[in-house]
Amino acid sequence: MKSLRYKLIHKDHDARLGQIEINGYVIDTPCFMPVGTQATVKFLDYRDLKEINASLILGNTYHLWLRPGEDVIEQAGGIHKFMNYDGPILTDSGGFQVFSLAERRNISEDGVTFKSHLDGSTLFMSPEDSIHIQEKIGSDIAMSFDECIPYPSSYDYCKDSMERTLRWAKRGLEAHTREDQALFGIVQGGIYTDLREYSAKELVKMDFDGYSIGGTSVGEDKQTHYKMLEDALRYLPEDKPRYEMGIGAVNDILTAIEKGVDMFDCVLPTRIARHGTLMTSEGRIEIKKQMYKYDFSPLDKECDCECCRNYTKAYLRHLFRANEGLANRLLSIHNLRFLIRIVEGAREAIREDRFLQYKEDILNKYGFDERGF
RNA sequence: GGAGGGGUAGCGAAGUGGCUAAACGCGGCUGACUGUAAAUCAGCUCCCAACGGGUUCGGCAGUUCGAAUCUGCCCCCCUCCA
Repeated sequence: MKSLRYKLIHKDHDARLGQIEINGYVIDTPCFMPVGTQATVKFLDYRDLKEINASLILGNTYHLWLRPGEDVIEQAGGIHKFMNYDGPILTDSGGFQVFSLAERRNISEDGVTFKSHLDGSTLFMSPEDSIHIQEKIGSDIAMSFDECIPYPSSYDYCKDSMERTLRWAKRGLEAHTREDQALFGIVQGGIYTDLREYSAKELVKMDFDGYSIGGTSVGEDKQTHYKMLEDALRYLPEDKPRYEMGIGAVNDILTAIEKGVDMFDCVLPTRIARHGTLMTSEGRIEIKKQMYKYDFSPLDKECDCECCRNYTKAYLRHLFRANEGLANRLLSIHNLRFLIRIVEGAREAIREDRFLQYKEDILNKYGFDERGF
């Protein structure tokens, strides 16, 4: 529990420039974390991740538990060796699958029964199980097992669920033994201010290594989303990292940074890349469109990624339409690099006390719609 | 010259008297995507002034209340035998 050190370097209003040190890794924050659910950021390997200047990446407890199984990863010498990634790794607890696989699970006080999406078998995960699996996986930062609450949910449901998540957090904390692995608690409470407050305060009392804000961006409007974020952030300590889970739209990221969030992850950049949608400095591009058939310019003139340095839109369009795997790789590289570059710029701006201007400039210039991509 | 098989929407391919403007796949066009059951998913794809109408299943002519489906002739393609 003392493996993680957070250093707050500078504040520009509420935006924070900081550094996380863990197991010899140094992570500049704010940071964007690519998602690699199954011990791989889909289509990228360690060289690609280095090239885009990724630092933390995610793995997923539920998925790795089902396949290949945590024992395999443990015997491989941990997830870093298993996937050959020499950078910090964070694991999500399986709490998101309580939400995303809702139709195939059952929640009880003790934990969650899942009907495996792979073979239909019945599997049970308690908060202690989640922690033990994450310890075997060997991530640098683990998450408490929680329930990501759907939207909309009633006050009573949010309250019961949030309180159960708090009990699970405590159980997980007590079960956690690895000193070289940090453990974060996750604030829940739905859209309700008093529930978010209670959740945050109770977690802080338990003294986690960092705090996550969960259950946002699950269908609520932006205004509600940002309110939920503030309602949690208000009670979190300055000397610990804050992580808003599952956020990847540009406006969401910049807004969260403005409010004092340090870490983000999201499948959005990689997923939409695989589906042919790219975030660029000139707005959203759907690479499959006919208008790019003879467009021999790079995807984004301002981008320094491997894709933009070496290939044209016409070629990328061709690869995409021909269903060639290289399209998935190159486009994923671009979208990830795009977001990481924005966050790098944010760090610089905070250091120079001009973050608000930076945010405004980015949002004006890129011309994304209200979705933020 | 003889014997078989076949011609269905951009392509491939079902259908062999009404429930068929015609399954399904591909291709094409739209749209969605935020702690990854997602290289996925949804909608559209004969024509039109379209909650209705107009033309279709190689061509023409028939049978029938009704034909892509049955009959005749013609055109084209494939296989085998001479």
